[in-house]
Amino acid sequence: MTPDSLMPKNFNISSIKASCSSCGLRELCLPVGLDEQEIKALDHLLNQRHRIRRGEHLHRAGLDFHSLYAVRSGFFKTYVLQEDGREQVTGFHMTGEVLGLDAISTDMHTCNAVALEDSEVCEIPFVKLEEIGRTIPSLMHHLHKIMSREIVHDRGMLLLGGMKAGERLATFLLNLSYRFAKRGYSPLDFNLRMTREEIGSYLGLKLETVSRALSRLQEDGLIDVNSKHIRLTDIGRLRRQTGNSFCE
Amino acid sequence: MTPDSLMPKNFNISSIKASCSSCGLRELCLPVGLDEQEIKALDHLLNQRHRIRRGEHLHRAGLDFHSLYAVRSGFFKTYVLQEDGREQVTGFHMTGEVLGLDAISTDMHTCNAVALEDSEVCEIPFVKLEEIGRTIPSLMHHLHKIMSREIVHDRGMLLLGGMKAGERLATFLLNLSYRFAKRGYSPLDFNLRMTREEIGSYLGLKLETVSRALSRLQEDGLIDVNSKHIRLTDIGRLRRQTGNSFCE
DNA sequence: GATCTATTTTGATTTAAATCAAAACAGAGT
DNA sequence: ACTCTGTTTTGATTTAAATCAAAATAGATC
Repeated sequence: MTPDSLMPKNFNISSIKASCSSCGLRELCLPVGLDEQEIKALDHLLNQRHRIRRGEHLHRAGLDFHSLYAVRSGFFKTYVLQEDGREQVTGFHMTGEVLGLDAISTDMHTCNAVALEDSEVCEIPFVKLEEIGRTIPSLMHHLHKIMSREIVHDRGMLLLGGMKAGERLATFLLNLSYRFAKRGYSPLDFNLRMTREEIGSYLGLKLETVSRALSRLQEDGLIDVNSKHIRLTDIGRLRRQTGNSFCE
Repeated sequence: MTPDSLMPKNFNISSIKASCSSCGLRELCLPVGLDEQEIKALDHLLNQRHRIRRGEHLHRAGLDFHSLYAVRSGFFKTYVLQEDGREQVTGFHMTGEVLGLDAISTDMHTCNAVALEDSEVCEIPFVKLEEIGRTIPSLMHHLHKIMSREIVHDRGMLLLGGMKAGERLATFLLNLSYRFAKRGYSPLDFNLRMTREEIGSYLGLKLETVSRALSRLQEDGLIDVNSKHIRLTDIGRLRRQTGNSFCE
């Protein structure tokens, strides 16, 4: 794994196209040259859409696995409940990303997914996906890339282990920034959908530490914090702040 | 994700078969009912074996990706080098496990893999695997399970974020124990192939902290440490020690 | 707009782990 | 068996983050 597992070291903001703008199909099929019939098969595969209101769950740990979900719009959090009742956040997921990949291994969802804002997803029955993938190799290959990317990202989280709170936060913000940019949103100016506590859980910090680290980054002039609204005012120094940058 | 992402909460040692005993083919194909011809195609796919001596690299970050590697015997460490030259360990891999899944996303290896003891791997050209997978759906599905399992495992590492040093070590040892058991080795008595520093890197701790945590677990009668040799003398309390158990 | 609740910030203190340092030990090679 | 080197253990000290506590702020609801 290169150190850019969480973010390419020097992604060029302006060069990032809003490639997989809003649709699960796009995310799954963009790089593919398809004929009429294949497009039809895919349309059939991807025609189940669902609205998930803020606070509602998309799936819960322990439930049978049938479908992947491509986020068409909105924002999700995945988490597990530990024995002691504490909630451990395992990821944040935005437009164009795919949820449910972890469930393939056991045919059971291993985490809970809840919408942090009103969202729309595209349900992709996995059995059908594998079927169609047999006749459209590039689709199958693309699924493999998506799964692999997930592995790279999750593994990149290990790098946080060696970082201090401020570095973790910087890394987290840069990763969000990168992902917003990929989707055509501003990479320098965005709203956090999650609480400090959720960020802390994800990064292995307490919420007070998250708050302090953000305040510190602001003091140092790297970012501008207004509760949930974040502006990256010096992205260069923010990168250097991470020590070892890395993103998606 | 359930809390057992790193280890099933109550795996029954005696009931674990040495299922995928030693071969990449087994790991990739066990649950599959195959006919003559399919077996042949697979044999062809899996006939490239390599010996990797202790200290030698299987692949390095940045190199072009062509093949997955199934570990037939031995023990590997994967790691990335950070800008400051520090080494971040990203995983340990033993017989029956598959290396290189992270490289699919970019067609480039994202980490280095080095043998921690003399090892043997089975090279699996990925293009061929996808080809053959098209005609053997269960093989393709099994690949998906393997990748998904990797995601679950990597994500389970996030749970370490909320743990103290002793809990992390206990979790780590139980995960190793579980994986040894699956392969038919003793789950209560094994040798660590890696140094304290490598364990620390993986768990987000310094080597001194690892050493102290092990000593502490020994004092408390949960394990028996003799440099690299570990005996789990009270696996029940070791599990409770993790607070929230979880494994593979 | 006023009230209530959840979230966030900040401060004081404690605690766990990192750091610094040195001794003990193990394994490889001679 | 002896030496050399890398690894591990243990101790003393410092530092970063957790914890405890309270005030400030933001959002939601009436």
